[in-house]
Amino acid sequence: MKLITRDTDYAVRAVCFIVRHKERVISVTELVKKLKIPRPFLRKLLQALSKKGVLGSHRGLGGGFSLAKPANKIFLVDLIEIFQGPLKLNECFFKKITCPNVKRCLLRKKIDNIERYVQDSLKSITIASLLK
Amino acid sequence: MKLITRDTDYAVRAVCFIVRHKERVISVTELVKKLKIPRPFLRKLLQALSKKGVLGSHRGLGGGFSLAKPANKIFLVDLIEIFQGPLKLNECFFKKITCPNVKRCLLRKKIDNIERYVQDSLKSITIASLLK
DNA sequence: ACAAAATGATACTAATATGGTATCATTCCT
DNA sequence: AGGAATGATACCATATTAGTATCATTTTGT
Repeated sequence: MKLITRDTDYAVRAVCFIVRHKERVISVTELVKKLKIPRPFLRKLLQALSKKGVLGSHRGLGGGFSLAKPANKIFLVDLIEIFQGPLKLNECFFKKITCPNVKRCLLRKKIDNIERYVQDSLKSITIASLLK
Repeated sequence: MKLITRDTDYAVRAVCFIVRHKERVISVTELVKKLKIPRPFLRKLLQALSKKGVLGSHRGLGGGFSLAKPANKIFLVDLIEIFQGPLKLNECFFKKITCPNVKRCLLRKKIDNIERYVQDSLKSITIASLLK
């Protein structure tokens, strides 16, 4: 049970690199060299980030990616949700049959509390805060 | 990213049922009827629980499973670890190459804090507390 | 003793999620 | 015009999760 998958981890690294050079446009080629991430995979990640408005993209010779918004406006939870879907620690496995057990719902409630905490924590982490 | 997988969820339900009838020995047949969990799958789960000392087993006609320890001594985290392995939210994806980035370690530190909280929370939840 | 009812052990299969590739189209700069 | 870049999309490989199947062993009732 991983909070952060490889996609997200790579994406964080890539975005951080781009933030540290935000005056330039960064090509996949450069990122591959610096981060040692498989090129086609990294491309997929960057495309997703650009589609979701985290990065801007520039085609053609000399093109690449650049920040689309300030680093303190990009939250870790954004990247997690792009690559891993909505943050849900919890999910009732008995949606179909009416869940007859009090205990189950107690479990749910407790997990929900944990989930809330994790969500709040992740929402407070910005890319900027990972760079200091 | 699920905190609790289906195995664990089923196992919690089964153990709860057994706790609520702890004066008797409960057979898989009865549990299947009550919980609507596929029989061979449930059997696998119960065997694991008995191997790990959460349940005791009784073979032969009239046999089944029973509690091996009091419900307030069985922790949710125990069941999670039986079915999902050690609770680790975090894992550095760059163990091989020396991780050169301060940011990565900052990320790690933050995730570690969240992990600690989740672990502590789960350690405090007993099966007994799910029954009240 | 023996048959039925239960678990023990273990190997296998199916479905889904994750991690990664490949390819062709499109755009932009020189 | 042509090369260097991203856009879009479909595909493949591996691992994890969920579930099945089967035979051996033990216990109990008759």
